[in-house]
Amino acid sequence: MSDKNQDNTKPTNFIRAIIDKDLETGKHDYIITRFPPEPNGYLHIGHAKSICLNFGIARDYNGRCHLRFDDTNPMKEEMEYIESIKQDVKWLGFDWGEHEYHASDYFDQLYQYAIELIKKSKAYVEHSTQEEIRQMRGTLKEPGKESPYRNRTVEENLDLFERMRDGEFDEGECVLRARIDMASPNLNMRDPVIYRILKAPHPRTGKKWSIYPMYDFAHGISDAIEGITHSICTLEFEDHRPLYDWFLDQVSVPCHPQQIEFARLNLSYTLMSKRKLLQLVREKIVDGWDDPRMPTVSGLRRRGYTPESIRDFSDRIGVAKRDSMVDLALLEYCVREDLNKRARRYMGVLDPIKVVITNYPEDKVEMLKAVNNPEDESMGTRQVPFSRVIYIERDDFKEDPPKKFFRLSPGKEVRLRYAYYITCVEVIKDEEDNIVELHCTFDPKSRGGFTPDRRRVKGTLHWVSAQHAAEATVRLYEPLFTLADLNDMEEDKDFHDYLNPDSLTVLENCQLEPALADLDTSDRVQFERKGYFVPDHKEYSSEKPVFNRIVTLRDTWAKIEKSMKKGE
RNA sequence: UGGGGCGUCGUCAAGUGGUAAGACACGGGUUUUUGGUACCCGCAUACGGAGGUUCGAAUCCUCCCGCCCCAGCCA
Repeated sequence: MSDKNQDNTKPTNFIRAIIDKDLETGKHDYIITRFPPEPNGYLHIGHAKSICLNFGIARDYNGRCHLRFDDTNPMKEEMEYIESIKQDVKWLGFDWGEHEYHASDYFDQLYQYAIELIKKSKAYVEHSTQEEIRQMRGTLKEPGKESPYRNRTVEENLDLFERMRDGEFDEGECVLRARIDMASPNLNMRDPVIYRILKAPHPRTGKKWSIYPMYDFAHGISDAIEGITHSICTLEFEDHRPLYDWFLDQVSVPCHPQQIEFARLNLSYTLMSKRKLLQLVREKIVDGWDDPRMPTVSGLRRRGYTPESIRDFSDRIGVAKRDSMVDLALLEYCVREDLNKRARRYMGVLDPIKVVITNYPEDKVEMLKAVNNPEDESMGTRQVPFSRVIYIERDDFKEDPPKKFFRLSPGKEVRLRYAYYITCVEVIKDEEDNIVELHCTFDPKSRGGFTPDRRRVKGTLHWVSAQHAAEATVRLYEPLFTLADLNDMEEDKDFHDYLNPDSLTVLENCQLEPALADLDTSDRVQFERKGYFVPDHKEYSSEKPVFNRIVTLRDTWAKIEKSMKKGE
């Protein structure tokens, strides 16, 4: 391996390249990043990408990453969200240590910086209405017009701003604006509002303030106060960078962080806007923020995804500036890879059909040895009960087997995993021609799953002893939407038109290996041949086990079936 | 003919003038008591297009085309 590309494990991207250079040139010798959520919703996998990016950089460069709540809008923000965000970041495996901050911690300083701007004639109190301000802003093509209030004296502005703070004006009556350039081709520079009057109490500062800073003013200054070296945000803030820099140049802050923008995550079949996610919750299309179909961190957690797999996913998708749409299959690949190594194997029949082994003694019960994880011998073995009546999966039997079907069918022999070879001798049906039971015979010499004559048996089925089975509920999940690219909906349609009616399937009569009724809710397991499952942490109990399917196993047979159907 | 970005395989993504990494997906095969896993093979004469500079261009220049973002007292 003389290849320069041999190590793909370390993420490399344009942001790390910038940091490498800043370290080389001595611009910085310690790297500080930050993850700055607004506490107005739950974190989703797009945020996870940003968290992994910012905390990952801090970890790899021996720097640190701050958790800072961007809580400058008390109308939309709530304490509930702050707690969920902290829990999610921790669960993802990151630690901000002592460095938890809130933009609201800086309200006093921000206010002083605003005064500094006013004193430099770089800000003024605007008394025009919201509508008038919009009119004066101009359009994309036409320059804006200067406000009649733009040239108020410093003293007047100072007085007015103080009175804004003291609550003398009503909401909407006036705002503080930066005095930049109404003719700028960048609309963000046309005297942006930096303080507005909001009489709402703030979750953290209570009734202390009746004016609140806007994002553009608060964010950069907060970065500077904390000594952030690289302020990483998403692409839509690219146009704001000149403003970010302008504020930091005008005001006496301790340093001037560099804003760097990257493309946010888009995932196929997945909605990634906080607003629409909120809608799904409010309209009860899903069962809360942590519904296992949600792309929220709490949803993924309840679904059974591991933090390791999400971090791996983040590393694999990379970081760049072009708009992109990542294939859901990659996320699924990441969990499968993680769980394959770690999940214990069990047998669980999701859609049972009864099988009577006619030549097996009525009352006999045997304990058979099963391997817990073929990928990891140290995980040991277990004993599984076997008896005369068992369940197998309904679609593991076909009366008229298609080509290449090597599961059970009349007259055919298959292996029951870790148990015996059985041959189907009779199909029992009800009046409506539904198969209700199969009668099979077993070969006593095949105990454990192989015979002295070493004859080959192609199919191996999972099974559960009927008298020992634990009855359980299993929920199967599919994507919430039927459209891969939800940014590309037809005109006059919205996401409601693309809801997948099969996103949730609840199976009530599943028959599971008894050990499955006695798991810890953090145990993720594999049901052999079916997929990876996790006990639902809200509903699972030994009396009534409830499982969520995390992801299926790769299913080559399903692909063959599909292509055979196409070929017909 | 407002400004800011971006265009490399189906999807991500390296590449920074020296002759197109890697991953997922997909197709084929080997092993297999999970049609799982693992392993092997294949998969861009080609980098949005057209010109140009150069011995040599995905990388530099020119023009063109396409996509995304911005007119909140949201972040």
